[in-house]
Amino acid sequence: MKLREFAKQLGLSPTTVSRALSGYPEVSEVTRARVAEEAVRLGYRPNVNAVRLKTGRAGAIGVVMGRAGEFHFAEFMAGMAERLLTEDTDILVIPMADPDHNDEMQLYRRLVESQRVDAIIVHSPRPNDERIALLHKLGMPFLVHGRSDIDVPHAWLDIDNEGAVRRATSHLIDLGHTRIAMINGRPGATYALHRDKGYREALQSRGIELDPQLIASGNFTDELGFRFARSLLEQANPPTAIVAGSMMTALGVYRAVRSLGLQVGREVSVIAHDDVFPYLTADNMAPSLSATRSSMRAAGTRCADLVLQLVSGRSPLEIHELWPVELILRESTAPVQR
Amino acid sequence: MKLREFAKQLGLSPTTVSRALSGYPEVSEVTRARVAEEAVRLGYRPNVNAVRLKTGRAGAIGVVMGRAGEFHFAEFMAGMAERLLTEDTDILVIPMADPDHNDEMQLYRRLVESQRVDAIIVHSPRPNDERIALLHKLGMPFLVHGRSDIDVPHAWLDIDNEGAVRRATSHLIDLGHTRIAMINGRPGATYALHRDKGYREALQSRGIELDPQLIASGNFTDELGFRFARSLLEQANPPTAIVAGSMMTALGVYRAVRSLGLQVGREVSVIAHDDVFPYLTADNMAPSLSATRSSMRAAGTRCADLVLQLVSGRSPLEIHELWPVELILRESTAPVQR
DNA sequence: TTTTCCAACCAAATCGTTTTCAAATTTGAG
DNA sequence: CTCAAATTTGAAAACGATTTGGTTGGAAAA
Repeated sequence: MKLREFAKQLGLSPTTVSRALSGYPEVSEVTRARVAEEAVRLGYRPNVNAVRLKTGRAGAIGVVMGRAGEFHFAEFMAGMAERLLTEDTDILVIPMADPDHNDEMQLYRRLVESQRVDAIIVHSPRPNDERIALLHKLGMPFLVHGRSDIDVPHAWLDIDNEGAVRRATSHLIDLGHTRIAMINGRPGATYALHRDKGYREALQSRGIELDPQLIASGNFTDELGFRFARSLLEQANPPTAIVAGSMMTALGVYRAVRSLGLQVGREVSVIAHDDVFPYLTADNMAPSLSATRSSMRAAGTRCADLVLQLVSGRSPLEIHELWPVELILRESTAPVQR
Repeated sequence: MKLREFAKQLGLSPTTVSRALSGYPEVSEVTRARVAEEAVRLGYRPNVNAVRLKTGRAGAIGVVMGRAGEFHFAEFMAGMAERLLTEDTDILVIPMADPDHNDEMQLYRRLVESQRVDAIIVHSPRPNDERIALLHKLGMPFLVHGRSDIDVPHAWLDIDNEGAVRRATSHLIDLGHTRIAMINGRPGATYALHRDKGYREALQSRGIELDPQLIASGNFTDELGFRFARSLLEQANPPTAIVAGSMMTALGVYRAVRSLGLQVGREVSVIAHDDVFPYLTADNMAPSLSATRSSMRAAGTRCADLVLQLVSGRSPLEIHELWPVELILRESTAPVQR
């Protein structure tokens, strides 16, 4: 059913019907009500493509998905979905070819030019992220999930990675630990730098010298956690505590500790960052895992919300949210053994 | 840059340019080459919305995302993305409001009517799935990831859940186990039924009576694995083997076994199904986990491929793929102890 | 030379809306 | 009761492509 026939059936012009449905003020309440009612009854829905062509709005927000298949991706998306449910906006997932630099820029440029999205969410930004510069230059509204130091105004939502790791590390120091290892994410991303900074600061403020041997970085896989923890614990002068980067690396760390006949929460303390997954909970691990916690799903929901605001004209300059991170102490952290 | 100006710059009509770019035969090779070249140089790209309006094609395939935030979702999507990279087709993620029946039908109906997608991928189908009936009735191309018994022709790709579980269970029986527990997915989905069937058949063919107490079902969380395994192992006459449904439940099962001072691969054998995650590998678990394996990412890639075929006219009747599942034996399965 | 045919191109209609500008109707003040 | 102002409604022009149904010019056939 097209606007044309629908309007005819109502004995109105397409103009009026269109206006009635889009909530323009210059149509009488009586008419609007009738139109709305009949639209439901006769099942008229405007053709999206026509609307998009005419208005130039795409009705979708883009999320570029890396190849890595990060496990928190689904949670973030689910969160976004929750917010967009009531909106007339969908999520467009754009596959990213290669993390190859040139290709990536090309991808964003084409995405913008294709006019398939009204806004873009940028993940895992780098301190000087060209994607941000590009999107700004092209005038495409975008929200950064994370932060960047780049000298270009941009809306962002981030969690306090630095504070989280600082507190986690400090807490371990409070417990008497001085050899504290740290598993970080892939170098390059701002969040990894922030975590590194938090770690260093905590050590420094307590006069503990940093041992570069105790730092690892890479994708947050259980394998990384296992290998790194294992190799450290086998060395002379092993760490007594480990700040694992994620739930998955924490699993690996637990395994490594156990494999050497040691116990988490006794010989080795562990703290990880928990994005709050429905299928893997820190509280359920054995021993239960002390964690810095921030809901990835909630971030997705809020990001969707902020993006909608951006699209409807709110200035990116006003949108900066730094979320505090909870530190939840459980059994995996304990005073250092002597 | 619009077609109009672009054509003018080339000294051609919009018609010819459009044809040249879409590969129609009635334009000379010389012209085609020139147009293609200039399009790149001048940066002309057809406006997607106009193309979509005119052709009626949406240029996107829809994936309805449940609220549960299943952890394999990202893998499947990454797989799809890999295939669609070179295509001019995006992935539209549609949030699902409630698993409430009526709403769900409504959602699909509106999705079809909105013409935002050229095809839909249906996940976790039920034996008599009304979504399938609906999509068929509405004439929307769709691919079922999984299977359904419904009496409506539909394209599907599924893994051999029944065979996988049958083999896993049989193998455990071969090792002398007779009390074998089974953790299944949420009841209702076809795959859960298939797994159940595989389990029952394996037992039956070896004359082992089924004990309903040994079966659990629910979302594949580590918690389910832990609670169920733990409660069973504490009982009198505990199982000596467990067919865990997923990697996450397997983690819970491992934990439960350990928490009772037992060892996986000695007092209790465990087999799980592994969707192949980059961040959590069966081989790395301790002890390494015997698993039925099938790549979720590969399924995503193939599903995308098949959907593209559907869209370009291939009959759904021809598209039925049942993927065999590998059984990989590792340390978590061992002969029953007596 | 004339006719026929074919390759190569083009003008204009079309997809289904939104929106500008103008017309019709109602309202309210005088 | 009149007339201007305010409220409702409509006709028609966009939006930017694709595609139908021609033209055109030159080579091949007659």
